[in-house]
Parts: sequence; structure tokens; C-alpha cells
Amino acid sequence: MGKCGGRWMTLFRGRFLHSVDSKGRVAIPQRFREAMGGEEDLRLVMTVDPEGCLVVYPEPAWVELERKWQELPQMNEDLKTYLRFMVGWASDGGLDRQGRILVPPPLREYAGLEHEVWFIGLLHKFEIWNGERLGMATGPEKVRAVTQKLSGLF
Amino acid sequence: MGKCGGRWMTLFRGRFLHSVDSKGRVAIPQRFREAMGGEEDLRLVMTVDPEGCLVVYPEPAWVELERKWQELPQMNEDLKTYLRFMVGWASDGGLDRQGRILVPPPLREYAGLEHEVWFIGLLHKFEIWNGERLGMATGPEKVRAVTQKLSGLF
DNA sequence: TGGCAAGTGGGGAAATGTGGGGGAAGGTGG
DNA sequence: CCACCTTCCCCCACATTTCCCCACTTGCCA
Repeated sequence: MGKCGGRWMTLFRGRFLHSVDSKGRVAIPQRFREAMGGEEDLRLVMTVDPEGCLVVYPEPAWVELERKWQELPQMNEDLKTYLRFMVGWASDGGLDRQGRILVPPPLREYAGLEHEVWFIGLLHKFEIWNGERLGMATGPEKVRAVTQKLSGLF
Repeated sequence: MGKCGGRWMTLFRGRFLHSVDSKGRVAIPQRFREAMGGEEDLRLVMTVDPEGCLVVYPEPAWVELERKWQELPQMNEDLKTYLRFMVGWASDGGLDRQGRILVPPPLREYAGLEHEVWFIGLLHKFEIWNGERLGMATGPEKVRAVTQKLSGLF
């Protein structure tokens, strides 16, 4: 809900299982809608993650990211590759009156979304996963391994 | 939509699959037209990118680039090579009333465009890709590698 | 068990992309 | 200078997608 000390406060937590209907629509979990302030004209930006899922930002948070990217050296080839990916896949849209978004076919296909999907809250953003892929990417074993390497950070 | 703090605000995002018709015309995605302000007398400048795709700027943004190039040391051989490429391939044109542009045959051939093409939004410009080439240039594996190297930038 | 809240499904209007015919404009060769 | 040809652009018509609205089901709580 707006800024606080220069940082966005919308915080997403938890996991929710929802379904994609035949038109490619998915209902955003009510908790997440609340976290964004429950406003009427609520817009989201959705893009892909290299891990194989979708990432969703409230539009203001995404615009902030874009602003930062614009200030970087535009000739850098690695940056161009990165932006072709992040920005090139981005899709913005609003919610319908039932709180659903339409996931465009390319994104749906990229993330392997059909029938059932998991919403995963991730602080200032959230992700949408195919169930199987989610299991592969975030099993306890994998996390145990990763935790070791993180110990220096916090 | 116009200037803001000396910087153009037209921001393109997302990817759209369109087709090139038998006359060499391609429809610009409606989202991109909106981003440029939906004006009537809307002009674009199209050129090539070393990666093998086309790059398209709204004319004002392109003019701005040309202005910067003129201020650089004209004796520099590397700059000359670069400009022969960017400026030498450039083609300006307007949209027809259906929002389509005509891609000149040399550019079409350079980028390998036929039948289906992808539009990729890239902040202040957008690109037009042959589908296969796009996959090669921005697959998830490549992006993961690149992200590592970029971590110093942001 | 009634009522509300949340998620699901589907119909219909509007917006968007696609394809093709015909006329104007511009370049080329006689 | 004129006739021809090509290229480009404007128009209309069609198919598909997207978005907006209303109604149903399910689960939770009083």
C-alpha cells in the first residue's frame, strides 16, 4: 500500500492452489488482493523467471524496476539479453470483477500452466507455478543444500 | 507519451506474435501504439541489430540518438563502423490506417522475417524477431548465465 | 442451517489482428 | 513527354481474442 521509507510495503506470503479455466484466467488469492490494498483499478505486471515459473508484481513496483533498468548502460550486451527476457515477456493487465487475471497464452505455455497452479507469496512479489515444477525447484533437500551457502549472508 | 524530465517515457513491454502478410506488412501491437500516444502522424524508425533482429524506435527517440552520435568524435573508426551499420540500415516510415508498417525487403531478409514474427518490447524501443533466432538469443539457460555476470550492476 | 465470502464457469459485446481489392503516387523506359 | 509498371496506402470485411458482466457452487462461520 504505497511507499514507506522508499520501500514498497505490499507483502505477499503463503501458498494457494487455484485453477486456470478454459479461457486462461486465474483468480488471484484474496489474501494477495488485500495485500495490494484492495483498490479498484489494481494493475499487475506478470513476467517469467528462468526457473520456469511466472513472477507477478504490483504495477508500481514493476515501474520502479523499469526505471532502474533505464539508468544502466544500454550498450551492454548482457543487459540487453536480460531485458529481452524480463521486459520482453512482461504482460500487464488488470483484474476482472471477480479478481482474476488473464494469463496470455505465451506465458501460460512457458510456465506449463494448465488446470491447477500454485501461488507462492514472495515478499514484494509472488510467483505462479506448475505443481510438478514447484516440487522439483523447492524440495526440502534442495533447500538444505542452499542454506549452507547462504550462512554468510545473514 | 511525450517528454518528462528530458527523457522519453514511451515504454514498451511484452511479446506479441504477429504475421507478415504477402505484401510485407506487419501490424504493430495495439499496446505499442498506445505507448506511443496513439497519435495520428506516428512515425517509426527501423534498423538492424547485430543479434539478427530488427530494432524499432519512435521517430523522436531515434532523432535523439542521432543527435548524440553527431556529438561524438567523427574520426573514430569504431564509431564509423557502428554508424554505417545502425544508420546505414535505418528505414523510416509511418503506419497505415490499420496500424501496420511496411518492412522493406532488405530488412526483412536481414532478420529472416517471413510469415510469423515476434514483437519484443524493450523499454524505449522494441524488436522484431524471427521465432527461432529469438529462442536462441534469449532462452532461460542463457539468461541464467548472464544474470550471474550482471549481479554487479544492480 | 442460513448467510456471507471466495472461487469457478460461461455468454455476449467490443477490440484487435488478418487478408484482399482498388486507386493514387512515383519511378523507368521508350 | 507520355505510357507503363511497380510500390504503397486506403478502404472494407471477416475471424478471433479479450474483456466485462451475471449466475452458480463450495466452504466456512455464526
